Amino acid sequence: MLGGEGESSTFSSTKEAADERRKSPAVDGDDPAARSRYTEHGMGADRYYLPPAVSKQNPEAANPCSFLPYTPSGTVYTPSGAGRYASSLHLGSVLPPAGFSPSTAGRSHFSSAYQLGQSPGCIYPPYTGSGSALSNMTLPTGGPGMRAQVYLCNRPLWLKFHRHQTEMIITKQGRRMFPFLSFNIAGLSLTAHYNVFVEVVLADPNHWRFQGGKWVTCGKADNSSQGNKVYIHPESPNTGAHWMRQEISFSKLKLTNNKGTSHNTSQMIVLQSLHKYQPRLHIVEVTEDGVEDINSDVKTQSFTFPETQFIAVTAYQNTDITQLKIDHNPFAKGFRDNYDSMYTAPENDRLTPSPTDCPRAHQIVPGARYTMQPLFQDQFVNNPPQNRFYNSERAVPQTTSLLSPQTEDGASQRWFVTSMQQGGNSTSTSNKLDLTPYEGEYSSSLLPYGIKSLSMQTSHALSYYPDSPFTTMSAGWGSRAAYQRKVTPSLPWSPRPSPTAGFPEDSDKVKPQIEEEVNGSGSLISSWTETQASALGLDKADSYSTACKRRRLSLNGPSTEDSPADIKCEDLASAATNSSSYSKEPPPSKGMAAYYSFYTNP
DNA sequence: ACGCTCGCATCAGGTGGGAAACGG
DNA sequence: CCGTTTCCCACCTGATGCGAGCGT
Repeated sequence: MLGGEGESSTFSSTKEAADERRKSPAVDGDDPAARSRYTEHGMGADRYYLPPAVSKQNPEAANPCSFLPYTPSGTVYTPSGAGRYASSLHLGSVLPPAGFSPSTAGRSHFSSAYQLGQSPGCIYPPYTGSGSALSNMTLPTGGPGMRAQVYLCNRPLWLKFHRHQTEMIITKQGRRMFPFLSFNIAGLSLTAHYNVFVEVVLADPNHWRFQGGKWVTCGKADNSSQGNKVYIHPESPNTGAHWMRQEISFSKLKLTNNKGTSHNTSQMIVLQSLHKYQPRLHIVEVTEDGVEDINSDVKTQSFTFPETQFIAVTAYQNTDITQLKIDHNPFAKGFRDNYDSMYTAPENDRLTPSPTDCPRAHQIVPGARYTMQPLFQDQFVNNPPQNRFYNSERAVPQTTSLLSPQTEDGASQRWFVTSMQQGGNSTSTSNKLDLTPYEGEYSSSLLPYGIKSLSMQTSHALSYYPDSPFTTMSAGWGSRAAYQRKVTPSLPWSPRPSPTAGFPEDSDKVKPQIEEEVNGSGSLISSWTETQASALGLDKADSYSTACKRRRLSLNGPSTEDSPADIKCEDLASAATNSSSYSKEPPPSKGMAAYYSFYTNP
């Protein structure tokens, strides 16, 4: 519980936090589950308290133009003529059973609010597959409203899948996403109420097919898909304080291809097989009743994480994806070849901590007894089986790899992409995410999921896990002391893995940046950008890629040793500076930022 | 006696594999 | 015929109920 205690002691002293907790409806009594969650294990809400003074975003700082070497690969296709927000028509059917205002007015407000932020035409330009997202961005000017910032908590895992083109199984009865969407949110008004929901939209206009070991387009997408495309977080509506003090998990979200499904519509999103989709997070400010707050300057904020793109399938096509799922999804442990060796190891050698080590896991879902720990654990912990030999004709050549290793290297990468603010002047071009920066890597490095030969150590998950920001969430999993110490107490995000805090090797330059932000006079964002720009030179990227390729060539670990490869790729740099990549000592948390995709609303 | 904690057993539900069924 | 979808299977996780043990 080292980490947890450290965090608690570090971040529980703010008086405002305590006051805010008392004010928060969620804690005040209308959310008993939440209350119990906050107090469980002595981890108070203040863990996530965001001091108002510090949480305010400097509009200029948030200007995406001021940073960003990172241009995401995400694009969202909006078929002309197709109502992007047809989903909003289903809002009524997807409203959570409780909590959300049952009033018709509320719903209509919600719907209208949702649509309000949409331009009548395409908010996203048609999929191009290239181009500069940044250069095409129309940036909303800074306004008085709060600009939310969203972190994708389990980004490393998403990246692993994304590298091979994530696939999500859809079934008639609905299949959960894995990895599932999990976010940290900052920058909300502590007392304002918000609805948080995920929408899944077509990512491009194509129908896809897995052929020759890779995904290729095959005709046009069927734009006429119907059915619910929105999943409202069950805890909606709730206060900004509520949303910001914990991870927002969408683990219960299910994907189905059953358009006629009438039950559980609130948990199901209807998709079409062999189409590529892009999940989007929406945060809508509402009144306490769940009605859109028309007085709010920022009504709807949307966040798109390109790495969460996936192709809906009814059966896995890419065996690398299958293996990743098996390796990381606890429910699929039965398919792991060396489950015994993995899970019967001595406690000290376990790749994953015991549930009791993860107090924060209990915060994730309401209900004192509900623990998502194992699931989350696997979302963030790399605990791949070793020595798996996976031989299949479906095994994908490296061409299916989408990301170069360095793009996963937390030490050399920063993600920061502005989100589309629907209430702002963000228009069709504002969210044009593209993969230009990634493109080169996508097409040239083709990195390999199969490279695992160097990562056969049993504890190799530790080399991955300790870097996970989620370790803060699962505080107490040990090995976080170093990171804890690096956290600046007054930093708004300190309770969570701070992107900057996660780069010890950059600590010297990062530190002033943090201070700058805390003082409200600088831009964390730009700092990241600068850091990123310098963090990974091309030659480094090349060598990195080469190293991975070399390993890929090793027949020692057929595509089978995927996860280790991931670890390797993500932590290679770490290993370089930390001779023992799987040391149980707190490794440099350089990869911290790698575990969060940090989006902000301009 | 009462309340709490812990461990065990049970069961619902989630997982990918594989074969069969379906459909263009 | 071939690609896709559906269904069933074995295996696993996680939630829950129950009883034993312990402290007050």
